[in-house]
Amino acid sequence: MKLVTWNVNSLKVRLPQVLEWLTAHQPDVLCLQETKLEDVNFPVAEISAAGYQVVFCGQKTYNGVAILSKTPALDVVTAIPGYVDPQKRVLAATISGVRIINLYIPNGQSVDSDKFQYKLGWLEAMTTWLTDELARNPSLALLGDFNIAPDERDVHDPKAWEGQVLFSLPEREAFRRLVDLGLADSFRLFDQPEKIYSWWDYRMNAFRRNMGLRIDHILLSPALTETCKSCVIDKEARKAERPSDHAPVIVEF
DNA sequence: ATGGCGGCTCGCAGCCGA
Repeated sequence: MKLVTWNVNSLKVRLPQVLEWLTAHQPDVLCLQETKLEDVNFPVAEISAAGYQVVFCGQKTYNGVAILSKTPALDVVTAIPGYVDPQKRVLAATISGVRIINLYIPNGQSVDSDKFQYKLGWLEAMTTWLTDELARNPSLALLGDFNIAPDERDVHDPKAWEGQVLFSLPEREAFRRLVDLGLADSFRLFDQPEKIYSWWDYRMNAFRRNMGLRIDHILLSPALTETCKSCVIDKEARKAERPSDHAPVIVEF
């Protein structure tokens, strides 16, 4: 299976790029975040025409997630069970026997903000739910925009980012707790070049200067880790005209 | 780095993202 995560920062703006990317790369499953679309406005027809089925869960202006796939999405879940949250950040489905959990984890804004506490509480609730999902689904992929850089290699300037949101200790510990459930960061299963990131700020020529963070991840259960062949980040997509600030992450197993 | 970008909203400036 070729499985991809991509924060598109508005599917309305990025739809032509997504369709072009699908044609060029032909993934089995493409998980999107930050669609920023109410369900009634979701571009089902255009995606169907490209040969993909789609499930989605969105809202106006912020958040929103979707899963595009060549085969049907079964047992769809659109929220963390038992966790009250008006923000649409979760979409899970079983596709070709693989449990796919697509996340848009909260940004957190800054470590001293209420949004940071929301992020930590959200991560705790999601991790509890995941324990249950893992028990029932040996073949599981947890992927999306985590808004967490797991270690120094994932940050262009670790000294400057130390303690800042996206790279603070509580966030990295929350990420570690997911790994400790038996999940593998698929990107680190392989030798990778240095200074590979998945997000670059639109400002300050950050992309040209490669001032990025690796905050988009694909975590795999042991059964999928065993058969995982590759994990790469498609930096080319970030070079497009009017790009998303995130690049797609691609795993094959 | 904290501005500078870019997307959104019944906009014409401010919020949010990361």
